[in-house]
Amino acid sequence: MAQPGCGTDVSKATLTGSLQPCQETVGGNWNGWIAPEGLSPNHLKKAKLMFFYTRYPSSNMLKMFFSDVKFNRCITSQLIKWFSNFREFYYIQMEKFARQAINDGVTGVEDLSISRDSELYRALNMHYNKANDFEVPERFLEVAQITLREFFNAIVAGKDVDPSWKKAIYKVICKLDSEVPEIFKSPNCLQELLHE
DNA sequence: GTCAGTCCTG
DNA sequence: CAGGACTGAC
Repeated sequence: MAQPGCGTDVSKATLTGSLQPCQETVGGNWNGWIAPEGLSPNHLKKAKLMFFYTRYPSSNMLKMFFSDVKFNRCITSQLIKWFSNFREFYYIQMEKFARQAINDGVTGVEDLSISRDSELYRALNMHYNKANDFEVPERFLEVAQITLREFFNAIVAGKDVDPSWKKAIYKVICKLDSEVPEIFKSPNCLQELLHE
């Protein structure tokens, strides 16, 4: 049909060699062993819990709260990446539930609230706090509800026709970050947080 | 050129 | 969640 095959050969030569294998020069390389020293599963767990407070942590903030890790470009980008992935999941859930509500006949945001027994809450909690051994801060519920309503209104208003309609929502949500409790700065915060 | 961020894949 | 491609600001 319409495949002239003559106007789409622009790409394929963008290997600018700007890729960095992230092989930080390991100074202390005794007897040939290179200590990986990456982020541990606990760091991931901690990051997820932090997400309940901050959706958009700055790299500086991350360095403060993960003082026990030696930051290099890889670690930094990996942590940034984690939060980016966290946000993706978060927003995908929000959109999903907002659309579901609309399909279910909900007409106003007044009928969209998020409590600890909401399906949406359970989905989020399952993702960031799977073991359910952390008490999710109330503020997170509020932010989640605001986000859900933001999506709901945007969709109802037909904003989603614009390819970048979510940007406006992100702009709103990024301002709702809370202060992360000082305890999170402790390398052993998990034990302390989950002990209570 | 780098780097933080996103998109979208797997 | 990690990879890879890509964008945008520095």
